[in-house]
Amino acid sequence: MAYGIGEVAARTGLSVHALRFYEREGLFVGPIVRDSGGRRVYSDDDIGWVELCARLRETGMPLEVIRKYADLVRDGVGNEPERLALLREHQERIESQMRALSVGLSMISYKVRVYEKRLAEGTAAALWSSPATSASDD
Amino acid sequence: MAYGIGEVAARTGLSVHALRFYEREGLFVGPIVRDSGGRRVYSDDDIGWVELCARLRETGMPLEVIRKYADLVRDGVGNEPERLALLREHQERIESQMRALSVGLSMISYKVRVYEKRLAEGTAAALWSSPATSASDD
DNA sequence: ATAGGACTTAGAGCGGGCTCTAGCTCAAGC
DNA sequence: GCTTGAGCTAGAGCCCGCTCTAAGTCCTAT
Repeated sequence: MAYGIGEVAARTGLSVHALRFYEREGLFVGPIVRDSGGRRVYSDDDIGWVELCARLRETGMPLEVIRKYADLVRDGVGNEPERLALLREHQERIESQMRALSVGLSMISYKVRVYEKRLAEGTAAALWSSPATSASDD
Repeated sequence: MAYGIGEVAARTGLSVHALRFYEREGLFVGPIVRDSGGRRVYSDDDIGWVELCARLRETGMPLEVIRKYADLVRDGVGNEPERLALLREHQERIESQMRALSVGLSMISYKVRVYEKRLAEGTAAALWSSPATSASDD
């Protein structure tokens, strides 16, 4: 199947601007086919690649690294070990991101519980004078 | 205890530049105390707050939102529901970030397995001619 | 007393990742 | 045949979050 840039944007969640930008930046493996009028025509494979790029970006891979990966794929068979290394590195970065997120999440969840408790008590305790507000009362 | 800006930077992982920047940006609840020479002197409470800010940033909270939260804390008692709402919103954003990361991670882990397999076979299969390289061979 | 190092300010600069603009071409529908 | 809408290019612009610079002050150690 063949798709126009607008369609691809709609399907992948990237903007048409971003798609053209990615292309200029060399993130695609092969050149995108053009129709008689010079418009980009994307194949299913292209969409697959765009979706991969989107996932890589979402997980924090810099454009430069995506480009490097695209370069490797473009160069063809023989550099699989390099591609694998690159992917594994990114795997690790994602894992450490997830650890950071879960540390942050528990900190915030703790605070949420504190506020919930304070509010539950506060509605009743407002009858008495509020206790000294500590500086760590955030 | 009292700490200089360099010490705080070392402890929190933020740069001294970032600490001054955060202060200018109004991310702190109260003014940072200065010594006779005009230098910043941080308390343990300040460090706690800086660490909170660092966790919020790490989990993707924009400076503007941290500022809003600081504003609420500064305004004191009475706006707990707003603070709670803000925290809960961020909680949800973190959770959806984590979902995105885990989607990306499984995609990448799948690719890693594919490459591992290909390499394991390839070392042996190199004896035969390599099969047609598909366009989705990335 | 002098050198070194940590600190101060205001403001400029930068890198990443888009995002938008201007001016144009093209294809399809009324 | 003319409007509308989608697409094209090259390049400028923007937002965020720092990061760095310049020029100066202050404390400490030798």
